[in-house]
Amino acid sequence: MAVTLKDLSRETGINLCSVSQVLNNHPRAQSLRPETREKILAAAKRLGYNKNQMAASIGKKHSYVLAFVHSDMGTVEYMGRIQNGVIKAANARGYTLTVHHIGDSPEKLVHKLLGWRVAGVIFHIFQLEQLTPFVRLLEKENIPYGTVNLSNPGGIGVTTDDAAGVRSAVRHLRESGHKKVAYVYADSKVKISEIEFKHRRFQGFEDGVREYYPEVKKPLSLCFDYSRAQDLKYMTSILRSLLKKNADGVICESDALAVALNNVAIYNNCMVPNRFSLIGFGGSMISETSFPMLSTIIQDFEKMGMITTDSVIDSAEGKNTGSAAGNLLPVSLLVRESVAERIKVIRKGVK
Amino acid sequence: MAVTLKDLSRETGINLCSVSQVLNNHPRAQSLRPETREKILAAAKRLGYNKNQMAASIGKKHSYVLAFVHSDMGTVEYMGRIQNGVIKAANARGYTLTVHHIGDSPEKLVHKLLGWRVAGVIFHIFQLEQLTPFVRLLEKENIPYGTVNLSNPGGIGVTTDDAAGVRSAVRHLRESGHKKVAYVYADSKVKISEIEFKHRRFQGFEDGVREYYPEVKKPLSLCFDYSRAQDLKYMTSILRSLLKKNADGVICESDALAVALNNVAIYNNCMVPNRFSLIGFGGSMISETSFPMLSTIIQDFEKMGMITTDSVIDSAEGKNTGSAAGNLLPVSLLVRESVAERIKVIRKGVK
DNA sequence: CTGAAAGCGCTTACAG
DNA sequence: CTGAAAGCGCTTACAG
Repeated sequence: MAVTLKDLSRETGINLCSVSQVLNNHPRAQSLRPETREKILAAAKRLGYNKNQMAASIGKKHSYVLAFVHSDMGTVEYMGRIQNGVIKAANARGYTLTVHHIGDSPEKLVHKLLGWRVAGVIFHIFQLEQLTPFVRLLEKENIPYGTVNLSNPGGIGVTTDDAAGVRSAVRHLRESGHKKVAYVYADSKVKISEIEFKHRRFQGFEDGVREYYPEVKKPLSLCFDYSRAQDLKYMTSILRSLLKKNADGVICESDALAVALNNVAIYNNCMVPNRFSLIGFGGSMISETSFPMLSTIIQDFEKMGMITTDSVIDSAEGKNTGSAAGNLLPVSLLVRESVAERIKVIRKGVK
Repeated sequence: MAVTLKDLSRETGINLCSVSQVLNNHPRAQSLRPETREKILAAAKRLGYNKNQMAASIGKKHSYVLAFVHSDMGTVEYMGRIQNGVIKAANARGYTLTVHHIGDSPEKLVHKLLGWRVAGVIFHIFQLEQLTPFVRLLEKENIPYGTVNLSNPGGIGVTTDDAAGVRSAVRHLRESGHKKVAYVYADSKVKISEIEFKHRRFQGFEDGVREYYPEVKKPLSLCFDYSRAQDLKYMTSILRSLLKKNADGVICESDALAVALNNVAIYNNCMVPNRFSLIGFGGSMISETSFPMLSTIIQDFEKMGMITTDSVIDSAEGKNTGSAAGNLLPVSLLVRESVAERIKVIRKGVK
């Protein structure tokens, strides 16, 4: 059906391997006469030649296919942004991306990946232990892999510096005159230390309070059950306890929590940021559509995907710079209407 | 590196082609002695054999790879759900999915797809014209393709029955005692007829009003510039004009519009659904996180992806049932707090 | 500087 | 019922 190297060879009367070399821009093609090269290129164009990538991969013993392994998408939107980055980096370097759900059977999946002789794999998972079924076989076959949005000590794994993000939020609250800050996080039935980002963010809060509110002995944090976020009574009790403790600046572990809190505040006629300012985490769409617009800490998910992918490719191609091992991307605080300026603080010093 | 058929053949002392047939469950493998078969299977397991899919595709002249072509993800979350469906259907039938951005250069992309000898391609695009750079080459090579969330007259293309969804929303508003319904849509600088779903939804509204509000001469609809959704003054003027016209039931073209409208209503101290009920479209996450919870029309995006993919595979494998040509999946109205029960309507008749 | 050959890992028609 | 051979479309080491 499709036109092959053999067709081009027959059509031009030039040896098949010369044709291959010209089409691949192989250095040795330079030694051919220019008109020979042009003849080949012209024929390829005319007949609409498309190199068969599978055959090429087999001949080359290198597959130019990458695998992106993740769980179901469509609920947490940032997964899409991560995938954008992965696709872009893969394309930029001539790779094709295959996608796979980790769900059903990791054992079967790893076989499928090996079957495609993938050059590398990028994992978007939540806990490092999910890698277990993969590592042995991947390492045995010398296939590099990396995690995105999750650090991977000793290996490739890039995520954002969430702790620094929360610290900067605490700092902003202090500098805009907030008297008492609180941190709200969700209990998702796993210990906070088990999910990396939960851990990091919480840590960032405690460190931030220590640094910017040195007079505070015990940082105020509050945990609630996110599965009851639609339970008005329950949520109202959460709100009450924040107000009772006079928190006037609240940082939430995620935008979703912040929005839930904002909603119950609206219902109780306590518009943010009148009684308290509110800051979420993630820069998600819901932070834009909430009212008032939610301040949030922005993560560059696309870049995360790109850097991980680039590192995996580097490793696959033997250019092991190792630079991305333990990469932490910066985040930035986006202040919007949900944060009030409580007291003008004039900072001293020049500049 | 990886173990090959040749290795297995050497290890077991059995002819390479018999090994291949046993491993593929080829009918002819049945004629081999059971112990021979077991010997092969055991060796494959012991050595950790993984068939090289590329080599297999080349031998078979059929590639078991599908392509999913879409634009950037991460803003409209339902794209992720569509992709879930596509992956699932592909996996279920033994295919591997590659993903591609349509963005940069359709011409280059189609060459890449042909290079991989994809068995079929699934497009998630917004307008049928975006297919133009692809159809000729795809059809020439006899590669089937389909569109998801967009109908494709004469070909494979599945979407939801949005018109029926809006009609049912109008009906619900009537039956719950709303006196005057309005439809709100966004001007995105393209004519409404150019984006299929915009067209269908609008049509559904007009048909619904004709059917359930036969006394209404001219259905009330209102168009606003979504790029100004954060402009409070502008949005307030939209709200005012709805109120002035006494609309007590508002259906929006999308959840995003509905949320924007809801926000400006909150700001103006006009809590939905007191003055007017509100219904969005899409069943998106923001419909859950808005306050009050937004009623919406739910689309099954995952199923959309699955059906399209299944049809494309059918076509690729020659089982051309053609059943999915012009497929319209049902949608369902999800009534939540944003819709009030204005008057109890007792329906007559039995059952 | 160029051509004929062997090889990649599989599948499948073709003999015995 | 089984084995030796040719073929898929490429790449690359090896002779002239």
